[in-house]
Amino acid sequence: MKYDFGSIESKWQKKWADADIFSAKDDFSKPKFYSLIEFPYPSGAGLHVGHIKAYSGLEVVSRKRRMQGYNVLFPIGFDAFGLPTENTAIKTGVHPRKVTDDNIAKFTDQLKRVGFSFDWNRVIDTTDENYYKWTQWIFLEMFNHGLVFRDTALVNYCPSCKVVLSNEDSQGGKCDICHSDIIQKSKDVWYLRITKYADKLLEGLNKVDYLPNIKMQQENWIGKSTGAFVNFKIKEADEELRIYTTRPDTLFGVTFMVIAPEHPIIEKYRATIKNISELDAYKEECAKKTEFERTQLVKDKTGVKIEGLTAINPLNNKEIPVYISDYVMMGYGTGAIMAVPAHDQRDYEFAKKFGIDIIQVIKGGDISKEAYTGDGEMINSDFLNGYTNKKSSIERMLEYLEEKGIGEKGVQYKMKDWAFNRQRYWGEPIPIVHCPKCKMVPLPYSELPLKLPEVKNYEPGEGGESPLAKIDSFVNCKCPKCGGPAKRETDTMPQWAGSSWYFLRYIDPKNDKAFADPEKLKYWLPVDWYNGGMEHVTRHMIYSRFWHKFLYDIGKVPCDEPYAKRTAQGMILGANGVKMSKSLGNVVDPNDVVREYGADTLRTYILFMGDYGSAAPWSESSVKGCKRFLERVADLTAIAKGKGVTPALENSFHKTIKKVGEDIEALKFNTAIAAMMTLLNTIYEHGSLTEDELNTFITLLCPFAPHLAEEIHEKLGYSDFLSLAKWPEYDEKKTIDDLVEVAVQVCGKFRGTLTVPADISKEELIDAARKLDRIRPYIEGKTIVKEICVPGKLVNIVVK
RNA sequence: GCGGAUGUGGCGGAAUUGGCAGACGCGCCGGAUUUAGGUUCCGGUGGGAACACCGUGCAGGUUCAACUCCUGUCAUCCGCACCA
Repeated sequence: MKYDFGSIESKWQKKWADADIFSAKDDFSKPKFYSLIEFPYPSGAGLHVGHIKAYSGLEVVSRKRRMQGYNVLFPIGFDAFGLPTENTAIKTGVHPRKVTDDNIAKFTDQLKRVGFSFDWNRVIDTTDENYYKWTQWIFLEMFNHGLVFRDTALVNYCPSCKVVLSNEDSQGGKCDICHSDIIQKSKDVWYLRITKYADKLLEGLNKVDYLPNIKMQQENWIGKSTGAFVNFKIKEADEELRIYTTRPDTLFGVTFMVIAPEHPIIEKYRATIKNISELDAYKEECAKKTEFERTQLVKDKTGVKIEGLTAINPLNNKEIPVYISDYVMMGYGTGAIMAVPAHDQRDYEFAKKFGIDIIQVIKGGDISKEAYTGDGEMINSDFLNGYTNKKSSIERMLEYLEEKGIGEKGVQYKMKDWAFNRQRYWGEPIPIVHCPKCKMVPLPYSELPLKLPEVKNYEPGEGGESPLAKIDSFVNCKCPKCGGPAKRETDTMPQWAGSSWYFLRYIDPKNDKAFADPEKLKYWLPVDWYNGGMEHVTRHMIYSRFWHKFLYDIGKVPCDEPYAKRTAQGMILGANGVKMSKSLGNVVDPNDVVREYGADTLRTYILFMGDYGSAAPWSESSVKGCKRFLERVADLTAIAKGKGVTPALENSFHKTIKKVGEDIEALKFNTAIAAMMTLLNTIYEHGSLTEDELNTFITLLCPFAPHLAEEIHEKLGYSDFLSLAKWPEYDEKKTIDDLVEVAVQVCGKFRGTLTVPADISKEELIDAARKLDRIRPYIEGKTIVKEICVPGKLVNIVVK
């Protein structure tokens, strides 16, 4: 058969669409399978081969499950709010709505050309007001449940663009847009209290099936640590300095304390502090440091001693000096630490530089060279002296602290509350009103969606205000509570908002009474399998698990974890082995590949390139190899004759059915395809096969190269869709060879092979091995010490 | 610095519980078809003159047997970055 992929592919794409065969039915009697891929951001650059890889994995799994009789939900949508679209709008003057719609149309067309079996009836767009209505609704629920608060914080601000930037947009301390230096600016920030869910997010990991490295990254991101809060009295005032430590056992080794430059105690005791101007100068210096400098100067500790505030060690009433230094940050713990230079390297470096005492309290290491962080016998520690185990000395110390009321057990997380506003146009408006009398007032649910107003230009306002702040008709409103004049919040939500619950909307995308119908949620949730990139396993996944857990707590979803299973695909690199980028000119456009080789070849190649989870470079000649494979499959039509089973091929078929099925479930697509290639080679060696066997072959191939498979299926005289046909089954007995080749070793060295019946006894096998011409010279005249026999694998004769 | 991974032919990569290292594909070499190139088909392809021997980053170890397990070490990639 001539492999005219162009016409074959458009023909079957049309047939599938006309018959609407991939839409999920809300038929609760069938077993369901909800497979989810990360919906794309519809950028102007169009689809990337990376998208194809990200979707092809679960595409194959979904197609197989469908053929196995599952009710499959494999949806697609667009995460369309975001900065690039807004920047395009600023540059070109084209409305972001139009830019978004154009890009979505382009993506849709490209995705359809690849032949993905998405359910196109459930497409969602996060910028659609019928979608963001519910994003706002969830925000209000959180607000009304006390999970939203407002605080001032330092943000990255570009004085040239007059824009507040996210950390991602200000890497290296430079503005991503104009490359000028970023400064830190104090601003009102909306926060979501995600830290309240830190423990739940951590515990939830015990009951989900995520790849181990994904779990690990989430654990690290949450960053739970246990330790103690301890209060140190200040000599000169009626004040306590509260610190957090994971090593309360070393409290007797404290020789100084350090507080963050922004610590409020400095402002409170300006009058008491003798060297306040020196401290102010240091603070200013720190504020000027860009993030880049801060991270670069890790080794060199700076700081200033506070004259006029002295701390007292609550255990032995020793007076200890207090310093400010930017190696302590306000954002973690209490912004103040007790420094134990003998047993903490950072404190050690600081003490060396400032000539502060170092008191060893744990035996071990060489304190003259560096801090000792290991375990050992406690010394110089009063009631802890003689303890040899870190855990028990910590426990004893905690007991003591609580008994005396000077401290208590505590827990800290690296994870911070989620800064939830952006000074941008193209995002969900935050549905809050600022009333002079009633303060922050949530919009009533009946007023949702709070739509984005029309603006003339999308440039941010003076001082980094949102473009919405310029629209008086939007800003000025009545307070929903007291009816008095009020002003709307003009910031919008971050891009992460829409993607934090999209998997719920797919379940019931057109519902206007609720974000989704509870019965449907009950049937479809949780997502059975979620695949995406490693770059999203921390932020996006943590955020969405948080939202889901919140919705569970208020009774809106039936399960407390959204994703039962999570895997990740590796990147596709350029042909030169580095990340694809426009500037390097190594970007591969999937359109070009589809045009030149066909969608089936593209899909097959991307899954054949290597291990699905690892990065692999693009290779044009390997693409051709996959095309050749499909052409050779098409040519099978010429040698397929008759019905039934070819005895010489039966075993190979059963083995391949088994292997392909198992490999798909394990995301080992490369070896699944290799197995089909091997079978193809076997068929050509044999010279013929039956039409039934050809149909079985293309059924296995269907998830990978569905267009060609359907075409051959039709050529064989079938009128149904192969995509909906039954997945082939294998007979375990028929996967076993009658004859097996066994390796024969002498003293562990491979010396030859032996072909024997699979069910041969050990004795017979060893006997046959000894008699081999290739073996005899090695064992003649020697004493046989040991004979090892692994049935079906090898015989090893050990001689002396 | 911490955490996680990964090192296998010329290349991408295979290898169940430790059991014939290099499946499958690319590339390359030779041959056939072709006026020629391309395509297609057949054969070969870790190194090595070799049925010896050597080969899975490097150095050791355990074992009848190690890509696989253990100890040390080097390199690369990714994530977090002064987290007290």
